[in-house]
Amino acid sequence: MHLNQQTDFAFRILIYLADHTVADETGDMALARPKIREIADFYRVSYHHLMKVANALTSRGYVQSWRGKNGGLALARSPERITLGAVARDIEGHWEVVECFGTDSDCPLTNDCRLAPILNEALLHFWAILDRHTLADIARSPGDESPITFHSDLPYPLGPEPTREQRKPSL
Amino acid sequence: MHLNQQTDFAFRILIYLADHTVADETGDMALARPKIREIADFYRVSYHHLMKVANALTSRGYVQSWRGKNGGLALARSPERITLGAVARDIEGHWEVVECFGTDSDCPLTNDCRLAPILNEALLHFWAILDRHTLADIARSPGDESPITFHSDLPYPLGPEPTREQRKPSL
DNA sequence: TGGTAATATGCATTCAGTATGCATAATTCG
DNA sequence: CGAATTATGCATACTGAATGCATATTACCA
Repeated sequence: MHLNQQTDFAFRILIYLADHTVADETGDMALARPKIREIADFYRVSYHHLMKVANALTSRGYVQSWRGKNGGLALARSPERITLGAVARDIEGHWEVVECFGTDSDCPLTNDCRLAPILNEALLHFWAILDRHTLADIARSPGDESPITFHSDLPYPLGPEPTREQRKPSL
Repeated sequence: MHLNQQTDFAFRILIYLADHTVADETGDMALARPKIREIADFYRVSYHHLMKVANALTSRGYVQSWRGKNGGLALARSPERITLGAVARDIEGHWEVVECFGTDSDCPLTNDCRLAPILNEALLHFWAILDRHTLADIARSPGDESPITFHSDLPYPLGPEPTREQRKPSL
């Protein structure tokens, strides 16, 4: 009963992009394409792992990417049009609570199971909440005055990958 | 985003007990203590694995057990007093969606994360549904006339443990 | 009191999914 | 052409779940 780390990464990438695509610290829009390296450093998570999630977000149409020099990522849609539930379902593989809804179950209760509908109902309520919110709800609002942490403000040097101990994924 | 097989087993054990503690096919109440062996055969799942779940249910106070000859299992409370949500949380180890609610997260967003409250809300709605139902809702009601499958009605001989291929857990 | 039936418990193994790392390709810019 | 950056595939490690086995414990009964 939990979302996996990839989904957590996906949300955090989207939040980062929403918060950093307006302008960077120089005011230069062309440079305001956060790089995977930069995002990974900010969250102190594995660069390679985060890249895979970024790829998934790209192929699913949530994120736009540019390769090569001055490459990077940006949101492919406005935050209002990115639903949290859709992202979670796209990144998570299976999202059903019970699999006995499928066709190949031989559980003797299948024909008269009163549990499955209840679990299903609970699940629908769960997803209904996530489907009711978009990235705009969790990203910084335009008028938000709280400080944004830019790349150059990071309180640690940009060195090699953090070790497993240094990293602490939060999901 | 799913419940594990142990939780599935737990629900099915409880359903079986609720359906079979009234009387067995001989009308003898003393024999109406389903055995783990019997339940495992009925659902065609691993005997040993199901025993562990039965033990968990026993130690959590949902089920009463007797060892030795004529031993077996029975509900320790009336079905109305067994809440589905409580069972699931007791059998599942961790049941939070996000773990960054904990104290040892160093996610830079922790202090101003707008995602966590939403996930939390979704989760609360999920559990609210399960907490609203009891075993009485999913077990056979007393007036239910539909046939009950007794041990002796099983359409297959009681042989050795089914192989992995024969078994198809439904959750 | 010994045998049998049943649950209880601990340990070892297998398995699957997730996470991680590495190598290399592909692309873009200058 | 070279550097920077994303894209992709493969191999490995890690973790938790699932499974199986051995043995202990308990209770009934002859």
